[in-house]
Amino acid sequence: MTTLPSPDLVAPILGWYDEHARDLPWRRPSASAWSVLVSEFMLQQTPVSRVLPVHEAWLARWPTPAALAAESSGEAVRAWGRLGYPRRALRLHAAAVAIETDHGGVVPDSYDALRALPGVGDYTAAAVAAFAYRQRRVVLDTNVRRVLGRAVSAVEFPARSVTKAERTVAEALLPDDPPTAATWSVAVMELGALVCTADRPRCDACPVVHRCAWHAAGRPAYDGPPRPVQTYAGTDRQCRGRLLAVLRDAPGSVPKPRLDAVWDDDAQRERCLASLLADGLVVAAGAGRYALP
DNA sequence: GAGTCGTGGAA
DNA sequence: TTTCCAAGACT
Repeated sequence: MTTLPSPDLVAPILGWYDEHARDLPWRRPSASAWSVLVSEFMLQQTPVSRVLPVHEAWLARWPTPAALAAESSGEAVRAWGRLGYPRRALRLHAAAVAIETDHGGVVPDSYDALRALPGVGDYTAAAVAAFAYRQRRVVLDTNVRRVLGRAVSAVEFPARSVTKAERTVAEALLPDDPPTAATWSVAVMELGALVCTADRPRCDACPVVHRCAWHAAGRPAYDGPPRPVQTYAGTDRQCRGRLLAVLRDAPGSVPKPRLDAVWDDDAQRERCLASLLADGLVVAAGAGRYALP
């Protein structure tokens, strides 16, 4: 059963956004669709503050998809720096190639064409259609899901994956006018990022606190299935990160002993190197040397 | 559908 | 210091 959302949420949040929105490069009227697409890739699981400098350097070096497509994927991985999840760099490069090959170098404006690009899932396709092309799309990221979950359904945190009920609520709230819908989508996200945060939400600064079901219910604590805790120290992810950092920071190829030096567990290190090779993040350069692709 | 995939700042 | 997690995508 879906709780009917209150349309009275829309106007106050639009008003709040008009006053409190951050001035981010990819939000400026002069920002290209490519700038928006790059930002969405980088922002997947990565905070805005860390994305800003890398996004600026990326757009300065590769102002168009064609510019990036002309480079090796290894240069994309190198420029990605320490943003994390470097497969995103590989996918962004592949997306640039696809845009150049299949779309005449123009970032496509249709959800379906965007969704078909490497590394572009439902969220990113909807976000680019809305934010770069001002279309009316349901944009469901973790911020929007948290805001709507609280305001409409009185739950502190959303479920692990998007439910049909969430889509129904989001669609019902989405304004009919496409440009207004696009602004609404970014406004809800911004509210989630700045006010309706995961921990210590600033309800006193919320424009819809008096219409929030969660607040009205006394801000009940999360009561769902336990959310998996992500460990890092000693994991393959940390090992892969160490190995890739060596290659990122080297101008060319690197002899294997340089990789061996950064991780003690032989079996784990070999497994991680193999997985990096399988992912295409690392290539064998011959004579026992390795390099970025 | 649950697991996996990086990183570093904040509490 | 340790813990938590930030505009997801893919398998």
